[in-house]
Amino acid sequence: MATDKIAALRVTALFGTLTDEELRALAARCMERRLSREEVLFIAGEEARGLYVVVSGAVRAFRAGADGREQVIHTERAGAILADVPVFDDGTYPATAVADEDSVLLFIAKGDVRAVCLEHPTISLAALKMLAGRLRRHAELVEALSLREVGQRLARLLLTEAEDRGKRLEGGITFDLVMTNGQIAARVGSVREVVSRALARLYQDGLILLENRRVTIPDEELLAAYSGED
Amino acid sequence: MATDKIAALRVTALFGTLTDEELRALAARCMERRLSREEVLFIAGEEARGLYVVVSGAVRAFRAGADGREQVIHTERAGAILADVPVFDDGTYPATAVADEDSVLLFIAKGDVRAVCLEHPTISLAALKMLAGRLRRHAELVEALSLREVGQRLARLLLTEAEDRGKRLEGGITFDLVMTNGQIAARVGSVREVVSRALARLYQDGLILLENRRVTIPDEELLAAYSGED
DNA sequence: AACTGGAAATGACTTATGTCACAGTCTGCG
DNA sequence: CGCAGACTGTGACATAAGTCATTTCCAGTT
Repeated sequence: MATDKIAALRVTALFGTLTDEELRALAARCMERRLSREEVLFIAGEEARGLYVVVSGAVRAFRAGADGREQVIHTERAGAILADVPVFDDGTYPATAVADEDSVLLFIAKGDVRAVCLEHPTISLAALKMLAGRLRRHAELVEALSLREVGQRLARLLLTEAEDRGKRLEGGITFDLVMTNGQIAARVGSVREVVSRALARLYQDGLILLENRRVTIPDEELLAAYSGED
Repeated sequence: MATDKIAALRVTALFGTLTDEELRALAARCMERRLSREEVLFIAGEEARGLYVVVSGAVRAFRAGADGREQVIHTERAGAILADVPVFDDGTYPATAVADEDSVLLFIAKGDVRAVCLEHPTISLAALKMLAGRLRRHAELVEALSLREVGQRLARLLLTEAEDRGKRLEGGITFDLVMTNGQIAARVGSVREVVSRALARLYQDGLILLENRRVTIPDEELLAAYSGED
């Protein structure tokens, strides 16, 4: 099981460059945490004592509004880090984290992370790269929420889903929509019904094919153009 | 003038902890750049070769939509850093940067920044803290854009303006609204007219006093509550 | 095959936000 | 002093987005 932890840390972009001894040392200081679907890991505003490495599963970080509506800020899966922000700026968790699926995580205390960063400039750079990447994605999100309409945001989401999950066949790229309309809405910044309609609209306009929850994008270019390119 | 550069770097949260010699060495490798109001520093999508330190003035980073509407992502003033993201993740500029006022900046090449980070773990941590802080603010922005209405976002903006610029007197906190409604709209994610109305609404509801462009917040608590607290 | 719970779809409506056009205001400058 | 230019304020209107209520669909279970 200690080996599990080491393996989990090794696949991380953040700690991947550590030597075996160093990984072992770090692994020894990690705590494992298992979450079942929809279990809460932490809540926005709570005092943070460290960060989490996602070993398996998926966790979403979101903010909730007064009416209970959620806006997902990012979702992390195996190999990614969660709650890096409060570790480096000493604040509270900036978002609430909940498991999207049954998940396994490793907790690493703030102090341990900092120590590793101080001893390994390379790790610091990796951390900087990680945060910079997130910042870049956040900028996209801000732009989308402010400047694009729901249909366009949805189109972009479908395109990224096609990227990871999609299979390329003669008729275009196809994939199963694993998320419910409600989940899509939480990412795209809207509500269930509007997503349902936007999806229907894309279908009517021939930008996507849709049967059951299987989506096919006949012309990627076209959908991208509709989404506002980038 | 070399001393100017050194002084400018010293007040920075990022490089503030360097020794005088190190500052001198870094200053020697900086290029000064002067911008007049509304002059463009760089455009989103351009290849980035380094970052900028704001010596004086103010620069806004924003994204523009198809219709030309702008969404300001952040604004940086003296002592702050601009374009840190592409330096650490090797991409293009994530936003367009334009001077809000006549400004003076220092350019530092990507390689030089990285070198300093590698040699000074402390600087890396400072950089991490900086990015983490920005990330935190972005999360707020995302939440606001997605879950709050314009009036609330405006209220929050007024509260933060009151923080920096405001004077506390018997009748509450007062400050001059230096931004035009258009500028406010670009930050708040809306348009001129809607801001004008939202402002009028806050006035009518007695949440703020307004004469010319002087704003008074009689009851901070009340306005904060209206804005959705936090 | 009927039943059930969780989605999805959809019509009817309300509302916030954005668009357009135009009039009023302020300020600096010739 | 008065005009030009840049803002602000506003009415009238268009429309995207959100809310509510109801129906339909579907997968899994008994």
